[in-house]
Amino acid sequence: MSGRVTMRDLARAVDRSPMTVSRALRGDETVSAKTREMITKAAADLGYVYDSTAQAFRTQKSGFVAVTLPSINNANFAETFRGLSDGLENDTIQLLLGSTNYQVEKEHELVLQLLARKPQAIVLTGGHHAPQTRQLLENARIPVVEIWDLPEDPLGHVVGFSNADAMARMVHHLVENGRRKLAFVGATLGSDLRGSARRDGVIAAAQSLGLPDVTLIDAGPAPVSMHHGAQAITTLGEEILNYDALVCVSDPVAFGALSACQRLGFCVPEDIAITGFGHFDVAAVSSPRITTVGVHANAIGQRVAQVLHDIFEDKLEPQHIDVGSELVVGETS
Amino acid sequence: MSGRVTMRDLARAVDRSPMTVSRALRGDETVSAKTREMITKAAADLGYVYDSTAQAFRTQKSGFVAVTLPSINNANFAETFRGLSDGLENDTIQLLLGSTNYQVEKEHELVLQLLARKPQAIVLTGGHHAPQTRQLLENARIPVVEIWDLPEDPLGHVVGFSNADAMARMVHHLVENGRRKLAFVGATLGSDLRGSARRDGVIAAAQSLGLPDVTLIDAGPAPVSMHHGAQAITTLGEEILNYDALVCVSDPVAFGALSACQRLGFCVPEDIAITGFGHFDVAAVSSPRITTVGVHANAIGQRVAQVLHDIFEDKLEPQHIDVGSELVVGETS
DNA sequence: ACTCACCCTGTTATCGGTAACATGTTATCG
DNA sequence: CGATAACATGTTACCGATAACAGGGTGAGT
Repeated sequence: MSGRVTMRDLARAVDRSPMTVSRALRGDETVSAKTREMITKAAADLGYVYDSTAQAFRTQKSGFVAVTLPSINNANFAETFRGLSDGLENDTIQLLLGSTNYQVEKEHELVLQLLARKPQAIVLTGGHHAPQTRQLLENARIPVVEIWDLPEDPLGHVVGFSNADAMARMVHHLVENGRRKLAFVGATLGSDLRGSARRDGVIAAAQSLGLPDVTLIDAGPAPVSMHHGAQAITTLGEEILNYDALVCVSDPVAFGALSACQRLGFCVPEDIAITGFGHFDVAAVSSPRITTVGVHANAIGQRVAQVLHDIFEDKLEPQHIDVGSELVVGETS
Repeated sequence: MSGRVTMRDLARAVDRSPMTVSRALRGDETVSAKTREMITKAAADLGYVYDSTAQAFRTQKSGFVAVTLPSINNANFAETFRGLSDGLENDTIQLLLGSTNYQVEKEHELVLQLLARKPQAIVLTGGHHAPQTRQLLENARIPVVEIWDLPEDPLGHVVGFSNADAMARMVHHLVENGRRKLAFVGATLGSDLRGSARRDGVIAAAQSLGLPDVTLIDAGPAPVSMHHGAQAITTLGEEILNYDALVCVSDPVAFGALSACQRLGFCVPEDIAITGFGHFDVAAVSSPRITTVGVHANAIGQRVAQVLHDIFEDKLEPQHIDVGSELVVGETS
């Protein structure tokens, strides 16, 4: 015997056909108890290892679910992944993870690569995709779930929340606390589409409340880190005091901004308010605590797991789930 | 057009055989440039998606590399994953990721699950494994790479650094700056093995320098977060001033501790020094900046990618790579 | 013109399971 | 007792890509 042990070998050993072996190993009830026992024993004796690759090929069911994240180095996305992962634990599903680094072109390549593994569903973070990517996903004919956004023209299922609404609430909160001159600190225009939704939300809210135009502070290309936030504020220096609130695209940026303000000797929130987004640990632990938006990252993952579970049982109508978000008032506003 | 597009369809479209299409798509030089171009175009036009499952089946190579991380919600591990991912980009390798949540039992299950996919290699974060897990890995007869540690009895290749050495350097640094009464802030005993290596490193270094016994402050079960660090210090309150340095198991814990000290009105580093581990963003951005250990997380990933690359070309001897680490002095010591 | 080499492409068989359909054998019942 | 159902197993034909081997065509060298 040179090669590996296959079902054919087991079949020979117990004098049955490969088909019967296949059935036995998958727990098919129609195989007699005696035969099944013999086969189980033979498998152990011969050191047989089931070939799930062959199964995946033949049945055209990979047992994979593909997931794209803008970045895995982000506590919120990681948390969503974890929720999803935990939620699918007993579905014999393996998650295939890829990150797009916030680039649409990269997303296309990634989706192509992931689809090659014939996933049974694909979960995309974000609701903006290149036209060719949309085409690709439609051709693939597998369930698509878009998360962390509420896209206007969804490809399938959606589990997310409105970034714009969350920001509107934030602006209202700031106005209620006497702030009027807002600056938005975020990524360079066009480099972060979810960030854009937040920015547009701030601008729209400010307009509807009759505030002065919102100034945009460019902290660099996405993903914007703590460093970027700190850098942007440090560079502006005293100019920052032209505003009475810095609305940041995320908590890390807000923390960077807060830290920079402290180094510059400005008092937060007395001289200027600072707000973040995402309810990251750093926002709750920093001193002062940062006012932010809580986003239920883990819940998104869990809801997606539920949706997928339902899909695999019996196909259901496209779901459109809004998990919401909530203002978390800290000490910086 | 009923089913999905296969190589046969492309072959028909460009009037060539499936074999030629196969060669072209894999970049075989023997295919004429003109033919290759036609095929590429046809693939795009028809929306062809390569079937890696079929490839994996036919070639008996899964194209997978399995990776276990204690947690993906950790900037350093995420960074290692990214380095690995980037480094393997043009090897047509897909990474299979799983997280152990710092639990040995969970690691066993995870490894079992991952091995079922017949990965061509497996990368394990950490050098401590259950005996049965070791057995499993040996039986699998695939290359194993252990990372983020320098295990005494490695299963195969190693790409890591010495946690104990790094801590020894940290203790020396503290002593040089006049500190003697150290407390170590980390996870509950036994719940974090890499953390233990750090703790033991601190204790050993303190002993060899003739310092008083190091007090252990339990911040809770792994993974210990910023919250845990802050909580532990807040609980102790004034007692903290019995020590002149808090050596924390990680930067997030250190940041939590720093923040708690600030709230308690203690001055860092005047009243007490605080050090972290991992060179996370928060350590560099916080005010004051936290003294920490830089760990080359991304480099670990890249080196692993190189090792794997070499393994796939021509099997090589077990590699034992120490990527080192370095003291990063901030403003908290 | 003939041979040889090189370039490009085609043919065949197969990787290891399994869906769908077919068949033989043993209970069950009027 | 013959008919029919229930059960246990077998046959056939693939899933889609590719290794191995097999050409046909063109140009260079003699």
